[in-house]
This record gives sequence, structure tokens and C-alpha cells, in this order.
Amino acid sequence: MSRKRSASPTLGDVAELAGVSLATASKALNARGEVAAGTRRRVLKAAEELGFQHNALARGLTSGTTRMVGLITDELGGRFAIPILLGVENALGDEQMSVLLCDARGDAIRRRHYISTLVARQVDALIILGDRNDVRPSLSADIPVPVAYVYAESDSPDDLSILADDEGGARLAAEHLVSLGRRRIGHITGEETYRAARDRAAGMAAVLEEHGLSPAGGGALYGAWSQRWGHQAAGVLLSAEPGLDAVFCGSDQIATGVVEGLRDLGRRVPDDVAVVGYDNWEVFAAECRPPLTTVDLNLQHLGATAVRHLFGALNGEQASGVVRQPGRLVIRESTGPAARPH
Amino acid sequence: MSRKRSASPTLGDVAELAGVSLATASKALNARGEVAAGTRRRVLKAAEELGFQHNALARGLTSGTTRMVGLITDELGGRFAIPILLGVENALGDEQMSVLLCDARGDAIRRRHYISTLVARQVDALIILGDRNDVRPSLSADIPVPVAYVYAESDSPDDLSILADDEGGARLAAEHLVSLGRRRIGHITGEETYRAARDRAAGMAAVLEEHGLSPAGGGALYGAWSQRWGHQAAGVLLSAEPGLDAVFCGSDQIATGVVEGLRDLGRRVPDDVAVVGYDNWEVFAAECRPPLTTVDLNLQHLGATAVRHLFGALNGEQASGVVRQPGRLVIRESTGPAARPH
DNA sequence: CTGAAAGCGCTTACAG
DNA sequence: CTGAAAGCGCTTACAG
Repeated sequence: MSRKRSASPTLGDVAELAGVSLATASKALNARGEVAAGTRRRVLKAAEELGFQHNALARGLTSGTTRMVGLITDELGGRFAIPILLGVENALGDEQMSVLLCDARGDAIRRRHYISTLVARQVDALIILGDRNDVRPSLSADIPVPVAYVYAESDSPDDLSILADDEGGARLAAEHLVSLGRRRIGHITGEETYRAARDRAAGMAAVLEEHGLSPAGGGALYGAWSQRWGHQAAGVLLSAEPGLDAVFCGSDQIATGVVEGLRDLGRRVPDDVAVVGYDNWEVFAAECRPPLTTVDLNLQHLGATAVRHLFGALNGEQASGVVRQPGRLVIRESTGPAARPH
Repeated sequence: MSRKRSASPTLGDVAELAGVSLATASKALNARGEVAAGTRRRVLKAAEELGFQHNALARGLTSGTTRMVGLITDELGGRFAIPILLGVENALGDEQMSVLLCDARGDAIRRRHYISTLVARQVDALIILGDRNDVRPSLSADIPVPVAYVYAESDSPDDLSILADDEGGARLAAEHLVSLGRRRIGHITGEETYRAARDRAAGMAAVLEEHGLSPAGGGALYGAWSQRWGHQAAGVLLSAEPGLDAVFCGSDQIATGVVEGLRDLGRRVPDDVAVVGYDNWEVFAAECRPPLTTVDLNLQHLGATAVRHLFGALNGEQASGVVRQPGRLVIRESTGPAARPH
């Protein structure tokens, strides 16, 4: 398999075979219009015959655009990077663009290094993906191409940040529970150091207040982003609030633990207690017994939105500020109509 | 943020500032040795001052190497692509190389298209990632650079395939259970259409036979790669084999369902029944109650191995055939010492 | 040790 | 409509 890179046919070869000049061959292949139909046909045929492919390097050098976008992630292994990356890749594919991927592994030095590597590679634009939704220092200073910050927010108002609406997502969940007639609603979530956790708690608290309700257990229970914590916290919440009739969870993993914990304590889901998750992570949400009603942040769409804005910027449109993209509620059985009317 | 790509300094600018020729500047920066120390210093200083970065396009055009590797995945969203990708990215980063990522989404046309795009972009090598470990038709015919097939096997012996040793991984699990004194060992796994499922079942069956044991329930129970199936199959297996004392599962997801199913039927894990998973997918394996003993296929290492072989090929080493990389057993509480001696 | 020149493979004014 | 020429930013023999 270690064939040497065989001399691939060049535009010169095509021109020769077609009996035209380099310039004409180039114009014909690029459909620049100013070529006779017959000539064009001959060139196309020659290219076809030789299996000609433009050398992207040479093309980039002359045209000034590489049709490559650099994507820097913080933590590819994390849960958020992949769906966003997928959305980016999809959107770029539609435009015949490619993504050059770098994983900074949460290291600032490495991030700077990758940025300059990508710039040296002449990417047309850059996407900087965060693994949590906190605000972070802008990195745009030395970047001569458009940049989009996705998921994590840049602290500079001159930058473009594309964010998921965590507070709004939480509101959807809470409104849903309230509309189902639930009144004693608790919130079990992950680490308080995450803005995601705080935003979701805030969204939920706001809805409860609007409806004149107070949070079951006195407020959000912060802990870890794990099933184990959910399982444990379910017990804690239940002793604090025996009349508990709903729990909104900060993640589907937590929700899975909560559902098990409630079951172990003899509560039926959703009959006694309705449960809502967050993330719509299929392997948890769909496989939970019962399957979870949850909030889908539409991360894939987040990536696509970033690409769209970047294209805008490349076309000279102004691109800065914060775009906050709404999530949606996915309703499954864990909030099925309550058995007990209120 | 939508600054135009400002005229980045070129090598010419550096040469001018340093008062030397283009050629000398190039040699100085590339440490080609044949430059006076003082000159070299001046050039370096000038480069530093201007914030000079080589234009990778121009460099690639003249040097014939881009230091980019194309990576084509089948299904980025799948469970296997990410760890492997991470391993590749890591290994490449050490060599100052970048990865150009394309997701073919399991579409053959799209795969072909991406291959030619990547070749046109002059990648130095290509990695083709499969999302299941089946054998697939070689794609190397039109690829003028070294190619490594990872996770899925190419059907051509001239190609290089880097695979996980699924049968060996299953043997580790089965040997572990037998060594613990378990004798009535069942196997619950995913879809039989997956070679992964068949290989693992075969590895387990071989070990049982070597020890003169026959499989609990009469043989592998094939189903789906889900907790739900695990939960259900646990019941099936238990009625077929009431004396069941161990289950080897085809995935951690399945194992999670099995553990729950056994608990629902009044069996204690590991006291009554030991359970082994597969994948070492942390969010399941570590969060299961009890945490799962499982097989880690070392996927990240698979990616690194592919990169190493590819570098070998770039240096003219012969690179073809199948490399099968062993997994390892991760022991957790789900196989803790049996309470009942046998 | 240094530099002028050719060349990598393309595109794009500019003449004809 | 067609083509000769310059140029993109670099590297690398080759002379000096």
C-alpha cells in the first residue's frame, strides 16, 4: 500500500491533451464563461480522461482561499463537542469545505499553538468550541480570519458567540411540569461551578416564581453530573419533601439515577413523580425506564449556525455579538399524565 | 471580528528586515545549517519581530508534504470513532501534523468523494475509520498516499488494517469469570449481524470449551446493543438457567441492563451472579451499581498505532497486513469475589 | 556562507 | 475566444 505519490496529472497535462494553453484549460475547468463551448468540452474530456483533480495547495496559493475551516475543541472526549462538530462538518460539506481539527485538551498554551498552526495553514475561518458554557477570554486578537466561539462565550463583545439557551431550555422543562399540574417540583443538577448548572437552575426558579410556587426541598440540589448523584439526591429530596411530585434534572445521566432512586424508594415514575432530564442523550434518555422527557439543546444545529455566520463574515457581513439558540422539549413517558389529579 | 486577512508578513519581509536574501532567510529559518550563526540570529530576530509564520500552502507546494493526514469516519456519532480519533489527533500532534476530518455517514458515494477531496488537498496519508469491525472492500485503488484502515478491516491483503482484538477481549472476560470459580456462565450480546458480536461470542465459547464448560442457556443470546435488551435477556437467561452464576455481556450498556434485570429478579451482583461488560465506556461502566468489570479495547491506542504505521510507510517501510491490538480487562466490583464458594 | 534563479501547480489580468 | 506572462510564497540545487 505504500505506493509513492505517483505523479498526479497537472493542469498542464490536461491542457496538453486537450491541445490548449494552461490559461484556457484553467478557465474551462472553472467555468469562467469566456471559453468556446467546443474547447470547454475538449478540456473537460481530457481532465476526465486523466482523472485530473486541482491541486488544492496551488489553488489556495493563487486564489487566496483554502476552503478549510479550523476547528479547535477543548475536550473532544466530552459530551458536547461531537454533536457540534457533526453539525459543523455537515454544514461545511454542503459548501465543499473541509474541517481541520485540533483538540486543545483544555490547555491554553496548546490552544494558542493550534491557532497559529491553523492560521499558518491559511484556514478561511476558525471555530473555537468550548466544553462548558462559561465565559472565556477572547482569543481573536491575533487571528486574521473570522472566528466563531461556540457553546462557550467569548468575553469580548466584538466577537461572535453562538450559544445554547440553557435558561430557556430549563424554562421549557419547568413550564411543562407546571402545565401537567405538578406543584412540588425539585431540581437535582450537577456541579455549581458550571454556568450550565446555574443557568438551568435560574430558568427553573423563574418559572416556579411566576407561578407562585416554591422549589421542593428549598432550592436546587447541586452535586455531580452522574447517575450516582442522581440516585443519592433522589433520597435526599424525598426526605426533605415527601409530597414531591416532580423533579427536573440537570442532565439525562442524573435523571437516570433519579428515576432509579425514586423506584428504590417505592415511588412510581411518572405516576407519583414526574421526571425531566436534560441533553436528550439517546443512550440514556431513550433507554431509561420509563424513557425520559428531556430538553434537547440542538447542538448539531449550533454548529450549523456557526458555519452560516462565518460565511456571512467571509462575505463581509458584520458578525459579532451573542446568538442564543433555543432548545426544545422532547416529551417521553417519564412525564406521562399524572395518575393522581391535583 | 470580521477583519480582512491582513497582509501577513512573508518570508520576503523577513529577509528584507534582516538584510539578507530570500534563500538565506529560508535556510536560516529551516535550520539547514549552511548559514552563519550571526546571520541566522538576525533572521530569527526579524521573523520574531514580524510574527512571521510560514505559509503552509507555499511550503507544501515546494516541499511536497503538507503534514496533514486525512481522516474519514463512517459515523462520527458512533461510539468508536471518537476515542480512535482522539488517539490519532494526539499522535499526530506530537509530530506537528494536523488532521483533516470528513464524516462519510456510512455513505459509499460520500466516502469516495471525500477521498478524492482529501487527495486533492495533498494529505500525506489517509486513515479510514470503520464504525463496526466487519471486513469491507478496499478503497486504496485510487489513493496515491499510504492508507490505514482502522477498526474495520480492508478485504485486500495489500492494505494495512489496524484492528481491535475482539475475540481476545472476550477470552479475557471469560477466563476471568472461570478463574473466579463461576461455572454457569451465560452470554448476552448485541446484533448477530455485527462481527463484533460474533467474535466476542466465539472467544467466550472457546474459553468455556477449553475448561469443559457449556454455555448457560445453551449459547449466546443475541439481541440489541441496549440496556433494554440486557434487562429483558437477563430474565430469559435466568429462566433457562436458574443456577446461573455469571453473565458476560457484549457491551457495557447491555451489562447495565442485565445488572438491573438481575436485581429486579432478586439476584445479587456479584454475590449470586457476576457480570462482565465490554467497552469500558465510563458513563456506564463506572456508574453502574455495582461498577462493571469490563473489557477495554484501548481504542485511543488504536489510533496512535495507525499513525505510527503510517509514518513508517511514509519513510518507505512496507506497511500492509493486519495488526490486531489486544484489549485489557478492567476489574471492578461487578465480579467481586463470589460469596458462595463452588 | 550567500544569493540569483528556477520551479512547485495553479489563476488572473492583459494583449491579441 | 485564446494564450503568454506575471505572480501566489516558498524551497532547493547551483554558482560564486
